[in-house]
Amino acid sequence: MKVTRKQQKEETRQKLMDAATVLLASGRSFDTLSLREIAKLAGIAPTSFYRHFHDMEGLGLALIEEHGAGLLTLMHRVREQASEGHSVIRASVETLFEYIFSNQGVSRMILQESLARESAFRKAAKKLFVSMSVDLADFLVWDAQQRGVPLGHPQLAANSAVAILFTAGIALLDTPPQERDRGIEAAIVQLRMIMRGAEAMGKAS
Amino acid sequence: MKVTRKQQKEETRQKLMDAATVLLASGRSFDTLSLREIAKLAGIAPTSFYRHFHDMEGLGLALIEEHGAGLLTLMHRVREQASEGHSVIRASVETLFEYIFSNQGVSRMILQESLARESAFRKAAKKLFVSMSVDLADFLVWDAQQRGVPLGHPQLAANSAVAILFTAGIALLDTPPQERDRGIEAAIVQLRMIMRGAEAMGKAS
DNA sequence: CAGTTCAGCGTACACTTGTACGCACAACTG
DNA sequence: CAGTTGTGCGTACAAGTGTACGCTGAACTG
Repeated sequence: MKVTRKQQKEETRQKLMDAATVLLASGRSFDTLSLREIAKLAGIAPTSFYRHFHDMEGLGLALIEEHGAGLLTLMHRVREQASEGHSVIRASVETLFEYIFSNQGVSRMILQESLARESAFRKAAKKLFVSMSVDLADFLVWDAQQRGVPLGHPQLAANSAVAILFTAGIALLDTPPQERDRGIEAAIVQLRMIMRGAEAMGKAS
Repeated sequence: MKVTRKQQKEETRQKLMDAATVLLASGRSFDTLSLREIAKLAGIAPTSFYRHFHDMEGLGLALIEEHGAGLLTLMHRVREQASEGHSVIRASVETLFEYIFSNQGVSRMILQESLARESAFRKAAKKLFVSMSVDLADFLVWDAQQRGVPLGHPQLAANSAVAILFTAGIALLDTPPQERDRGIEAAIVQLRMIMRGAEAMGKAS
């Protein structure tokens, strides 16, 4: 059982990302994290950081990419499973919120960073939200056709939905878990409201 | 024309807040700002900072309070003026966006901070958004009664509206001004959609 | 007017920060 | 097997951080 260099490197790279994740989850914002702090928590020397990322920005981008891809496919799968049966909205909300709850740090970071000023960072975060919105809009159109109900401004509806889902989800992070159900139900109602509105605007034109 | 101590103090306090505002407007996030940096930009010695604020957190809270109060009354006034005549939605969006555009730094900071982890900071920012939502919900109920159209879940509708307005507004900050109109129109449609949905939910149940 | 208050300053200190540089030694290559 | 590659380490440094302390001088008070 040889330990290759590639494996070893990938491992410590992961250690660095994990360290960052832990610190983020403890409530810190990304740009209060220091290279040294992360290196220390990961158990490597500060200067070794550079063997894996050119920058702290590099680390951040890696985090966003890692979670972004997962999130997109996760939501995609939920829609597939739920469309044959129960409420897609409920399933989507519950799944996304569960993801946010168990990935507090990174989720908060992505949302916060998407609101920051022009930077490679904000670009990546924003791109993720755009992808989610576009995916959702595609689904909404398809679903509406399926049911023969015309939708007005599906892309804008999707934008609203994504914005609400994330702000609501993050906001719920610091209400105690046993009280979160109320927030989930609220978000569901909010999404239903948007869908109703979109349908109404589809009829009227 | 005597220069009183109170005046003098208030003046340099304002200089500190202005300095922070400038740095925020230049795209920095609040917690990358340092006490020393702000003091330097304000033209005072670092240690003099403590004569005005106990903390950087103190400065941040002062900023939020200052702008929070203004924002609430601003939105209130817009509704009063617009309700006798043109579209309240359009007027609200245009006014709020204008405010955000000319107060980029602080607006971004407030929204970002409202998503942060438990702190005096997040509390203040969140309180502002709650106030705005409650005010808006009150208005929506009143307006709906006026028009004899029942509204479903007015508070949730207001929450959605506020969330969308701010995320959309901040997102527009780094699109060039001449292309912002498209974003404004989009936000208006999004709000109308929510209202239509709320009305639909008012009839149904 | 004499005495007090207090905003602002300069110095000083103990940290923390990013990162340049060169060495060691295990994993690779041919 | 020799030679190369490259991860990780320790040391070092300049720059920046928050803040304790004591002074000055102008605005206040009585």
